[in-house]
Order: sequence, then C-alpha cells, then structure tokens
Amino acid sequence: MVTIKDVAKRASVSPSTVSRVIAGSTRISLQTRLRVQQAMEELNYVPNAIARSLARSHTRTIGFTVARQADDAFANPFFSEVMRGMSTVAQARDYNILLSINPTPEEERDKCLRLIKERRIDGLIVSTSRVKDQLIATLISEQIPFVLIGRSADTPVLSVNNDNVQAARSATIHLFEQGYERVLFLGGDRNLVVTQDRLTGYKQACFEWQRAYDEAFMIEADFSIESGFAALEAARERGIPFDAVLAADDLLALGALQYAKSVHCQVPEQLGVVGFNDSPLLSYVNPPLTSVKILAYELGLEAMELLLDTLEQPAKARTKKEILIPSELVVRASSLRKGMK
Amino acid sequence: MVTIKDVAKRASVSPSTVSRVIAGSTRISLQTRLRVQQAMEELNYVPNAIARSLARSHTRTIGFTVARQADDAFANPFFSEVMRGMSTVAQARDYNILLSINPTPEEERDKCLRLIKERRIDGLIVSTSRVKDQLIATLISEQIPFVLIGRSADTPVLSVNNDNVQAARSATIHLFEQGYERVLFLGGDRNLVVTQDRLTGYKQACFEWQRAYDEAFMIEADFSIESGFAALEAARERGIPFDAVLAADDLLALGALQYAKSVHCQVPEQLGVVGFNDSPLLSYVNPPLTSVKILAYELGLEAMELLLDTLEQPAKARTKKEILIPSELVVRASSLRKGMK
DNA sequence: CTGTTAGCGCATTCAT
DNA sequence: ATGAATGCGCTAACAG
Repeated sequence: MVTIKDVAKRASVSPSTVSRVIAGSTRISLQTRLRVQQAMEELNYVPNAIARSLARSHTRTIGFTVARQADDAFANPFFSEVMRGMSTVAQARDYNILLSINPTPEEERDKCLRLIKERRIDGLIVSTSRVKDQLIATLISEQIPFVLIGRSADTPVLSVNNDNVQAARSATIHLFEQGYERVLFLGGDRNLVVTQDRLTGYKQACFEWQRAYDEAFMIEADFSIESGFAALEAARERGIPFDAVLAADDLLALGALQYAKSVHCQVPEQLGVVGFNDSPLLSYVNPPLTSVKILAYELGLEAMELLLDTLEQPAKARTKKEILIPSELVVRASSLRKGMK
Repeated sequence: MVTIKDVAKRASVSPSTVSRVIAGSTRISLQTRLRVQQAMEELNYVPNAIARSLARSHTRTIGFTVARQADDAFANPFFSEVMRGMSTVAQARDYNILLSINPTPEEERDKCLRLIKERRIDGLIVSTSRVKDQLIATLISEQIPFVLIGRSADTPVLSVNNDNVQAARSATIHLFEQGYERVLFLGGDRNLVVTQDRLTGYKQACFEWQRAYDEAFMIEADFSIESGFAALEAARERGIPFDAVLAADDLLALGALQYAKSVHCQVPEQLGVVGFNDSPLLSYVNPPLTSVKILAYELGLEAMELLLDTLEQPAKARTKKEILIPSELVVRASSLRKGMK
C-alpha cells in the first residue's frame, strides 16, 4: 500500500506538505504543489479514508436506517427512490451512505446507536416515525445529528416530509366532488405518524364538507392487499355503510378493489377508490387506480442536503427546520364517477 | 469520548489487557476479564471502529454497487429485496453495508475502485453485469474481493445467479404447450448478460420444440412499458408474425399487453404474454400476468454469505464458485390459452 | 511556505 | 497472564 510517506519521499517533501496539498491548503508554493501532485499520480496514491477519519474524527459517511416493519414500504419503490435521492447529493458532496435495515424498531435503535458510538457514521437519516418513537427520542437525548424523513409527532426535529395532511385532504375532497357520500379511511398501523397525518387530512375534508365523521370510519389494516380486503369485509359485516375508500397505501387500495370485485360492486360506479404512493403498475390494474404520487426521490435528496448542511455548519442547526415536499393526486378511473376531470 | 484507556484506568489494568478482552483472548484470568467487562459497562464503552479498522486494516464493511442505468431495476422491488437479503447476513455476521448508486457504468467503476483504495470497504457485491464489463475486469485485475449477482460473460468469478437460461426455457416451453406457435423474445439491453441468458434459454426451447428461430424474433427495448409497446408495434410493421411474447421484464410484458389492447387483440386468446420478475401488483393487472418469479432475497443473502466466507478464508477463494438460485414460473391468465395447468 | 512533533484509538509484538 | 512499546496512515499544532 502506498502511503503519504511514499509520496513525500518521491516529491522530496515532508508528509505534512503532502497532507496539505491533499487538503487543498493555499499556503503552498505552486512548485511543490505540482511536484506533489505528480508524485501522487505516479504512485497512484489514494488517501486512506480510515486513517483520515481517525485523525479528523469524522467519517464522511451517513447512515440510512429502515425499520423493516414499517415496510410494505420496502417492497414498493419508495425506498429505492429515497435512496437514489440521497445518493445523488451524497455523491456530489463526497459522502458515503451506510445502509441499516432492521427487523424491529428495537434492533434499529440499538444498531443506529452503535453505528454512531463506533464512529462509523457522522449522522443519520431516519425513514419512518412512529408515535412515541424510541429511536428519535434516543437520537435527541444522545445529541446525534439526524434528519427524519417524515414528521416527528413528539419533539420538533430536522425533517423533510411530504404533505400528508394536505394530500389526504385533497384526495378526500376529490371523492366528495365525484359525488361519493361515505368515504372510509383505510389506514395502516395507527402508530405510524404517516397514518395519523393522512387521517387528519381526511377528517379535515370531512369537516369542511360537513360530512359526519365517526371513529368507525377509520379502519386499520396491515400494509397488504389481503389485509385491506379483510378490513373492508369486516366493515361491511359491522354494517358500516360506505361508497368510497381512501386507502393510505396502494396495496390497501388494491385490497379494496379486490373486495369490490368479490361483492360484485362496480368501481368507480358504486365504489370509489384512492390510494397512496402511485406505484408504477397502477395504471394497468383494472380499473386504473387513482393515487397520491409522492416525490420520494426529492424526499431523499432534501433530507441528505439538510443533514449535510447541518453537519458542516452546526451553528445553523439551532432552528429545527422542517421541509415539506408537495405531492400530487393522480386521478384515474377508480375514482372517476362523473367521467370528468 | 470514552476510550480504551479510560476503561483500562478504571479496571486498573493496561490498555492492552482491555484490548484482549475485547478480542476475546483466552489467556486472560477470569478475574480481570470480569473487572474489565464491568468497567466497560459502567463507562458505556464502545470500541471505536475506525481506530480498530486502522490498526487491523480491514473495516468489516461491504460495498454494494448499482449502476442505475440497468435499472428499471432499481424501480422494481428487486434491489430492495436483494438488499434485505444482504442485510440479513451482514447483520448476523457483524458487517456493514455501504451503498453506491451510480448513474453510469464508468462512474460506478471509478467509485468502487476508490472505495477500495480508500480502504472504506473490504469487498464488493456487484449487481449487474454487461458483456465486456469494465467494472468486473478492473476488479479482477486489481484483485479486489467481490461477488457478482448475475453471471460473468467473460471470466469466471464468484457469483450467485438465478437460472435465467432454464427459466426462459421453461417459460417458452410453457407458451408452446399452450399452443402458441410464434413466440417473440422481447429483451432489454443486449449488452446485459441477463438479457443474453434469457435469450439463450428461449432459443434452446425453440430448438427443442423444433420451431424456427430467426434473428428477427429477438427484439430489443428499454426496460419500460412504452418501449415494450413500441418494439412490438415495430415488429408488426416489419411484418413479423407472432402470437406470443416472452418479455425479459414485467414492464416490457406490460408494454405487450398495452400493444395487444391497442390493436384489439385478445390476451391470452390471440396473444400469450409472459414476463420476468413477478412484480407484486401483477396479479391485479388485466389480464393477470404470467411471470418468472426470481428469489431476489435469496440472491442477496447467498451473495453476502459467499463474499464473507471468501473474505474470512481467503484460501477457499481459489475455486470460482457459482451459485445458482432456482426461479419459478408463476402462471396466470396472460398465457393460459388452454385454461389448463 | 514548510518541516518537526505529537497524537487519533486500538492491536500487536516482545518482554516479563 | 499482563504491561510496555511501537505502529496503522493521516492531521494538526507549533516552530521556523
């Protein structure tokens, strides 16, 4: 392995001089700079990032953590897109990404803590938040630099989120405008902040349109087609009337479609359905599904940008910035009763 | 930050002793071991992985690289699943994963090389291979430990692959069995080894069933619905007759479905369609799409296992092991002319 | 502008 | 079984 010493020798300077040209110090004569650079090239020298990290006590690598529980998620392209976004700016700003996929929130918490304490990462991007999020609480109390993709329900933190409330509200109103009377909210895990926010938006729309809201209108399900199906079946059995469904995820929405088929109920004529995430194949299901498109790539991008800014200028970190990324309702047949738009 | 010295002091031993109990050395009296362990806990000590890496000259982190070009790919859950698989064994064996997403093969090559030379990673998992793959060639000549997910067209390397040839063969035969006469191969980038292997399987089936094969039967497209659509339209315009399509990807297959719809051609009656990857929503498109299910999770898992084994026992690395993961044809309506199975 | 010195936190000889 | 000494490769005062 070729080290800084080898370069120094070849350029007939001291190691510190080499270190300086690597760091791009200005107080170096053009002469020696050139000589050193040449030596580096001739020797094919690449600085050892580990040694560097040890000396400077930071690593230029960012952790990205996913609690695999919250992931229908990891099965849909959402995370891939987030990663692409993060990667783009990481690349541009010369950072690396360390991936941490964990089966449970507990393991996630321990793993992240360890990564930090081991000094493997300088900061963290967290991808899902629950109501009393252990990870976030720990991160705060340990003063670990991080940004959340999503929203923190408890303490304000640096975060970039999509406008779930607004999006759910628009989607619901869209259904009302299409003439649906009783919209059900078909949500995922109640403890996820996303679910809560979407529910809030839904309620808000109900309120604005002066539609009755009842606890029974919120039905909870896992993020799966089967679960969505089952939830609606259960709702019907309990005698809850409805002619539309706002699903907090496309899989759930698909479950609603399945349900409709099973009870010979026409979509969109007798049942309107809207999903979340705008999964790629959605235009090809039958009927094509209306869905809220979320800009996952942008979420990842902004999150990384925010974190790196914070890391590089700790002073600015005082204000707990919260970035909001707008989403878009992609209207397709499954919610178009009036054939309009 | 609490270091090994702090622990040493508190346990009234030397730093090297602490280092030994961390490493699990046997030549340590139970007494002192206990004392040290207690001190570590009391101080909440976690070894600095960077310092450790520098001293031992390896990092216990593995790079995972994706050339974003080959990725329809990154848009479908394939990569997510691969990562989950990798992550599972990494976690179990106490390794970390460094993510590298690159826009082009060239940048990918440079980035990976750099990660290695910077000593950030001990080894690499590569996710797509092309015909004269620059990355792989470089990796070999630089003697960098890596395993390929896929197959190397040029030199034998450590790899874990799914049985593309066999899978394509079975899928094609399935179409023949269903009574289709002229099946077209709708492939992605010709330079991808996957494409080639699937084409080989397709040809093999043609040969076995004594069907004519012509270069014109292989049509190339990007990994997108539109491109698949366009490719079939072009084929028809060129007067190539066909009544079935084996698509090397689900998106392409969907393009075929679109095409069929546009020319009022019934699927599966007048056109049989089979895809690859078994994307989650496929059962819900119309008609439900037959597709080859690939065990991406297993691919990632085996790849990581293989790489770590190699890293930890360099001796075994001599034989260029190639693991094959079987896939499964999931038959749905889009290819079921005879209503059988 | 450049060289010298002293760590960064840990692992690993070599003694004892 | 344990301690002292040295080095991993680089950065960062401190001199000059």
